[in-house]
Amino acid sequence: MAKGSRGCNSPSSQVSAEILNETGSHDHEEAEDQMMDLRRGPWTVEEDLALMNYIANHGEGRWNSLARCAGLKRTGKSCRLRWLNYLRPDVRRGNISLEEQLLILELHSRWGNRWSKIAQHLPGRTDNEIKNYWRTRVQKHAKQLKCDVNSKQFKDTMRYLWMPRLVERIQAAAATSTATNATAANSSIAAPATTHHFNNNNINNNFQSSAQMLLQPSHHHFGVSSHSQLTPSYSTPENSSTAASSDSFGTQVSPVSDLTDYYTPTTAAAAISVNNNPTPDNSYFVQANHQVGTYDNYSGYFGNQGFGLEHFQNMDEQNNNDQWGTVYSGDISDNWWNVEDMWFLQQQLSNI
DNA sequence: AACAGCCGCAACCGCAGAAGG
DNA sequence: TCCTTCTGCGGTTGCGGCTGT
Repeated sequence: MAKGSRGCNSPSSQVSAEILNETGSHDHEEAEDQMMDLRRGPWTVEEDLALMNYIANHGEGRWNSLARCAGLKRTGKSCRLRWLNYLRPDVRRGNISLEEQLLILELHSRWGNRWSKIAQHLPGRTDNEIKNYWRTRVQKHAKQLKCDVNSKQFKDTMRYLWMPRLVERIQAAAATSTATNATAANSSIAAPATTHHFNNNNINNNFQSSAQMLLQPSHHHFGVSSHSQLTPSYSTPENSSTAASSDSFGTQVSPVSDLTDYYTPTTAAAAISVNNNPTPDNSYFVQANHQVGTYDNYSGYFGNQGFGLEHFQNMDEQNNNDQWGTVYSGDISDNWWNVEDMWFLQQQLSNI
């Protein structure tokens, strides 16, 4: 094994600590590792409890000394990672929602593999989780398309095919939830207002209208039909004024395209620029109309849209089949990715 | 039922920058 | 200013579960 020596750490065998032994280099940390029989591999429940208890009493930070004082035979780095990626109370687990997928795609198109930076905009998600998501889902599909994940072609595919469809699905899910809510509201049994985020129909309508705007070809050059079939109005470099004004797909990075320009409490608007050019003509704005709060929590970022935590959980349940998994499965019967898409993609690639 | 291959994710690594003495 | 230590980041690995044969 070129890196590390984690292998053979099955849960049953992990009780016996692996003893680190010689390596080529001998810095202080490694020398210390050799003196102490530091454990590696999966964490046990006992270790987790010890770490949580210690942090609860003493706080986090100073990870090396923390590891020692907590009686953990782990490196400080290992403790930090375990805490940040797994044990922290606000870590969100489970499926990546549609909104999160959309955000990941958008932010990655801006910042590249800046996982930590991207994670800052997905509350509760860790950089590790996002990185894994990207590598296992997105990169896999790039591989299927036989293009590099960082290639312009692939980025364009995301921008012009996947992201519009994500928005469309978000829309559809929101509409479904709204209908469900309306039904519940009309029933004689009143649901507690706090249990649902779609009580505010105006807010929901606001989101829907924003999403509709996104999907209008005249504004955004998508022209995706309600069933995600490509339509003649679908933007191509030939008929897209945006594209014509820049490169073939309009992928230039605007000097003011940094999302932080939008994701601030003061601007109170979450904007996702389709073309990295946040002008009204070629961007879509998910208008948050925040009264208070920031994108730093779901209530602030999506909550006023009707995308609070409960909604995310609902979304997860509604989409247990994992939209991306479907996409990557290559099942062309799925309306995310069909023959017409492939045709469109081929047309685009041939035009580059 | 058994096996092989694939996939997702937790955990590791090296490196770089920050902080502190 | 230099050195050491700590922290955080992005890349990589391999275990365990799942799926197909």
